[in-house]
Amino acid sequence: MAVEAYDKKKLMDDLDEDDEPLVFKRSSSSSKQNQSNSETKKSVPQKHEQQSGRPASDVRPQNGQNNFVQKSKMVPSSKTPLDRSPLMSPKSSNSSSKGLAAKSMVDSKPSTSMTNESNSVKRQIKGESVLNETTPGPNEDLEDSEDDKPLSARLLAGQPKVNSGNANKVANASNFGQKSKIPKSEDSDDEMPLSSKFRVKSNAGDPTHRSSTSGEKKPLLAECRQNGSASMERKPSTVLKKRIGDSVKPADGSYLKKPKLSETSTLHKNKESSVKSEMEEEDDEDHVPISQRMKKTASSDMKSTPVKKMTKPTPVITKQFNKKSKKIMKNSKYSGSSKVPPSSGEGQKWTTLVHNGVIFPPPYKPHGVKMLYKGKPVDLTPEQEEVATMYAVMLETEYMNKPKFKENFMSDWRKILGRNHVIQSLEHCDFTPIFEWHQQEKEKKKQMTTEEKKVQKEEKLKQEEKYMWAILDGVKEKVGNFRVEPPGLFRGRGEHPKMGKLKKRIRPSDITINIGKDAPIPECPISGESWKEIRHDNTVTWLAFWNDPINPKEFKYVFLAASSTLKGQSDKEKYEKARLLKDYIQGIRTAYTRDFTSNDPTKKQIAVATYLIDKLALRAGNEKDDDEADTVGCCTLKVENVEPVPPNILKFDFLGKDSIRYQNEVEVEIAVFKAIQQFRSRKKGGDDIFDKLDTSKLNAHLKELMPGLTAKVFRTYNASITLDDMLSRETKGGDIAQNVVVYQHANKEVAIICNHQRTVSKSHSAQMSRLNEKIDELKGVIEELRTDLARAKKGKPPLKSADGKPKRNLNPDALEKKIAQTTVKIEKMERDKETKEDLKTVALGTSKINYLDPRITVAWCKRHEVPIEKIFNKSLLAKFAWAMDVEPGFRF
DNA sequence: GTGGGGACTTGCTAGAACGGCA
DNA sequence: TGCCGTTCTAGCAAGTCCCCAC
Repeated sequence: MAVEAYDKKKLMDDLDEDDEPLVFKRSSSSSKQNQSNSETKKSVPQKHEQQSGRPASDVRPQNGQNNFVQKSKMVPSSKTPLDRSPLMSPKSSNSSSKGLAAKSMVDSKPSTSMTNESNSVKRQIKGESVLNETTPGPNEDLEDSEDDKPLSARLLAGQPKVNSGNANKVANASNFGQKSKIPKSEDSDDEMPLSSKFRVKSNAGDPTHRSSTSGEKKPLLAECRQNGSASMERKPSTVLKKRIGDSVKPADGSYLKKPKLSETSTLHKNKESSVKSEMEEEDDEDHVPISQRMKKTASSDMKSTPVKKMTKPTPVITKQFNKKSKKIMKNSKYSGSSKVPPSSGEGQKWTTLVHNGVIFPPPYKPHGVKMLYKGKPVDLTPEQEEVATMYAVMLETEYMNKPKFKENFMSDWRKILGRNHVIQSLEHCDFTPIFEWHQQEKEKKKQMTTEEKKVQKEEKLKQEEKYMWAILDGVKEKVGNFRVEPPGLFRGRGEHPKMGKLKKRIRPSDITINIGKDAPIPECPISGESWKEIRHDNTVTWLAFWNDPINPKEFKYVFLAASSTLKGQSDKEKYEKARLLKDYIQGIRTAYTRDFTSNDPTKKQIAVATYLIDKLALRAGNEKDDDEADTVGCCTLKVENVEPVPPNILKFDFLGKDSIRYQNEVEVEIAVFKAIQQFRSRKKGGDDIFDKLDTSKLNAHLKELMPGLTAKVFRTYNASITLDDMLSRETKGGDIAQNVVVYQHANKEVAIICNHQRTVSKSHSAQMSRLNEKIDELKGVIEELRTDLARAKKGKPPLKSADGKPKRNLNPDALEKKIAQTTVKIEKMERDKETKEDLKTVALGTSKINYLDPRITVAWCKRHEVPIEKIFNKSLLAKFAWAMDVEPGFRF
């Protein structure tokens, strides 16, 4: 590929100047500056609480009881709808309650009562209501029972409990507090877009509002700029002109689709002008993110070549990156491209796009192993054998217990076998010979020498290399899934009606390629065949697509990798939108609280649904077809999914995305409780609770409250702000290991909020037993050492070891040292054990990848000198390259 | 206004890759 | 060095939401 000329490697090698460890260090003047910057912000911690809606006092102490409480006490409280989500009062987990590291965190915290008290006072001063909180005491005996609990219940358990009688009062009081910001009469508001009403002038009107920097009332963009993370939005027009492709408009000037506007970009446009002059004045390189500098340097090269070449940038924060991070940055698009948004205009995502298409799985190689039918070997054609093998390899999976899977498989296989084939019933089929053959193949592969494996890997890489990369607007970008899906049996989740169906082999004639107009059309890798269609649509980001063989009306796309500029840009926009919600959230909460009692049934349903989405982080819940798994989200909740238990508890039980069960009991406001009762009345179990509502109506309403707001933004917002709050509150200046525990704890709370579950690994109990054995063994060692120590102090030799062998005669100092070392070892193992147990059903990765603004993590790492690779793995570092130059003072 | 096509993002997991330990 | 446990990541299923035609 021509792009190989692109000198990314050299650039990054140049950056690899120091081998310093891994830490974002605060040092010298710049760090001092950063520190003071963040301190400025920290000096008004309550501002952030107020702003984010999550007062510190709402967070349970770390002596973690949430897992011990049977019922969730989510308290939407009176106060909550207005400025905080009850979910955001994450209580600690059993790990934190028991883990040694976590304990250290706990120990260093101020007493709960003190914290609550002081914050309560603050809130009262601010005219806010105060929650009645009860803190359940620890009950370790109940711990095990938690394992079977849904995540949400775990988190919510032990949430601040509001006296339901007070709830309404407080709600009203809170509403009162908000009245000045929220229009009193609906009629009077009508001419005014809701969004403009709800944009909480928190920055302006609330003196306690946390500003993200010392500049208290700065618009969002200004904040972004200041924290160094708005490079993408900066001077867009100027920067975009620098991109080679931008001057090249499609020859016909027409696009295939009506261009899509980037909402976030639009949102920022107005603000941008207000800070523009400020931005223009800023010329100091010190404030320019490193990638921006790279871009600057690169721009001249770009003029002469379609592939961007980089020269050595001025290292800034990068100095603190360790080699590992640098290596990743090397591979990231940002190291080699500008941070300019890839779309230069309305809906246009790129100007030039070059790639090599997709790679197909190799053709099927028949193995000739015969399966049995009624105990006798059967002859199968290669095509029939291929499908039989797909089934055979799944013999030891759970799918074998699913009649639907078998039925669908047999139905599709029969079409290939033909009507008169000897095989007529799956019941009499014995696939064991093929299964065993497959196991042997796996074993053979395992037994290959390292050298053989290496050769194989290299060969594969050689074959795939050209498909791995695309050149988008002159920048070499990694392609995500350039391999066409191999044929197989559809593994639908939950009780998917199509599980077991045959996913047929995809051929070039199924595939539509999207590529730049002037780029060479990728050669079809299968001779004699050709692509279905070639398009030149620069308003979309896919490189290729084909129809899903299981659901032909749906598509499978080939996109750029998560680390690409395009994905990074859209990721950043997503988080910026969520940050924007911060400014509107109070108004939105006030509005939906008011509408709980609306006479307009649609309005009332929208209010309650929004409340649930905000408070419980529920998904929107689109309508589903009959040929999809029967799962629900907020708008599609059925009567049978929500049981009201007086006086004000709602019991949720439904299958959400991926058929993950959501079970939760929450206390809600009386008005919500009554509304749900009303929505359920005169309906059957399978009827929709929100019968006047669907996701499009809900999102249309949300857009009136804030530009670009949709249901899913609440999840991002609540996840990120929880992380930000917890990190800022719970980091007590411990060592790296302790800080990592703090992060994990915050990450876990977010995962629980979002109900990110995972199945317990098969080896979990074995692992736990092994750990217990090792701990017991070490405890025995300590006992022996203590005996030896006592004897040594009396000048006696040590006793013989358990197996009768004589031991070395050590002096008391050496024995004491050994005891201390063993104790540390035991502590570490205890900690590992507790973390493992605690996280066995919680998936931390999903929220990290999709919901937590990486800038929060990066900034926190910089503030506390935690190596970023302790938190982000290689691929996350690449995916979040755009966030790496954030200022340490950044707050969500 | 509604439905459905289309384009993405989000999510879990199997298996590959890695790394610690004997 | 090889085993075994752990972590990472590719793969692909399953969501959300936009937009356009009717």
